[in-house]
Amino acid sequence: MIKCLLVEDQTLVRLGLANLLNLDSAINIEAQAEDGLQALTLLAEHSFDIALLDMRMPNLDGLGVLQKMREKGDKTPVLIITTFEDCDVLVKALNLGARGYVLKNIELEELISAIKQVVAGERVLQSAVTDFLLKKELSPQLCLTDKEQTVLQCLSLGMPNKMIAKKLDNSEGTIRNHVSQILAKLDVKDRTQAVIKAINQNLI
Amino acid sequence: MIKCLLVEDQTLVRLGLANLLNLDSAINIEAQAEDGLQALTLLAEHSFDIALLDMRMPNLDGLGVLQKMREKGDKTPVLIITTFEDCDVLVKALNLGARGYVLKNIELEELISAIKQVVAGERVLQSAVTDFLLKKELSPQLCLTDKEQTVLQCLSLGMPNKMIAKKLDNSEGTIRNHVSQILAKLDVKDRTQAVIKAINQNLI
DNA sequence: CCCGAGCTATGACAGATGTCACTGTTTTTA
DNA sequence: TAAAAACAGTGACATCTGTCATAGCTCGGG
Repeated sequence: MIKCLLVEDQTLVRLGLANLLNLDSAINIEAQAEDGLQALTLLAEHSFDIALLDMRMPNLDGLGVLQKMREKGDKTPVLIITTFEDCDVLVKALNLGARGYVLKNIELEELISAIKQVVAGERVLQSAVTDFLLKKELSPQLCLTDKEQTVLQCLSLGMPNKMIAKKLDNSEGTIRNHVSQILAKLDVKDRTQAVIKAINQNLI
Repeated sequence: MIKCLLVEDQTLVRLGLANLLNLDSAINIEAQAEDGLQALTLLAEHSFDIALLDMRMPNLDGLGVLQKMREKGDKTPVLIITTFEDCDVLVKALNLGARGYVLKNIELEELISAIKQVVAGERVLQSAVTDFLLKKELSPQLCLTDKEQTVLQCLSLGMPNKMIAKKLDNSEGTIRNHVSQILAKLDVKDRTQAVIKAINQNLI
């Protein structure tokens, strides 16, 4: 019997998923959390064979939970279950030791088999995900640097160059250069398009 | 026994929700659709006491389904179940005759009671939703005109003024005026912020 | 019939934005 | 260690953006 922790903020989805998974005789959802903090508490108090983690949550998101788990030396295998085809988040999650990453539109049987594979020590990545990794591998120069990430985040909050410069304690010219670089890497023509792309691809 | 049609694109969520709702002795999910087109087909072939509609879907979204239903004179009561606190979409859905609008983070018991209320002919709006309606009512001058809507859509595609002007067959100056007007109504300082707001509040 | 609202347009203006070229410093890495 | 990135900065430049004042047109409601 596989002991699972299910972490998902939307009550309906969480309860529904728990029900579905419990129908499988090999799987048992032993605990549920509706945000990252609850998840950490449960992980500290009990031991699970696997943790099913949603990415977007209030208080502490999936990445945050992974981070804290690693800091504490918690080795519970983690399977990320998320809505969006992501990019950076995927890479970050894998770097933080996530053992699998699947999208919510996965079929039930696939999810169950993914859970069993992760518990068996395998890595599970959907093809949509590996495709992305390949693309990324083939064009590493398109990756944003840390600073560019930061600036992009500011852009996504609608900040003008001047304000970004003040916030990051740089000259406006420097910010302009960073923005220019971001536009080139994202292959767009202006900040608005950059923000749209960032939001769509969840680069932020 | 309440005959339900459940429309939701994410397999996991759909199956999970169907399971949960079927646990209630008064509710029976008789059919499921994973996009708007399937939903329309099922609605045409069978009769249901209520349709539970997700908003964001491939092919044809919730609003599209509502629209088509109204065109066909289909009077099946509709309860919208969506992830995001919305704005325009909410108003549009209600205008298209949706009988209820609830967020996905609702508790299961509340959802079940909402379903029963809608079937009983009542209207169901969560307080978050009614709050918004009130706010909207108090500031009607903030509504975008049709043209402004169109321009905002173009903005959300990342188009510069010149391109919008060409596409809508206007002078660039006219577009600038419209944009200016949009910024004032949305209470933001530039097009980027406008797009961010539009995406977040789903004004597009 | 007239008023207001929506749409169109123009010109002028200030400021924001993005590009380029060039110069450094620091940190990473091969 | 030496080369390569990342980071910070400047100045100049063309263009885009947003604001304002002003004005003409059309259409529907009072």
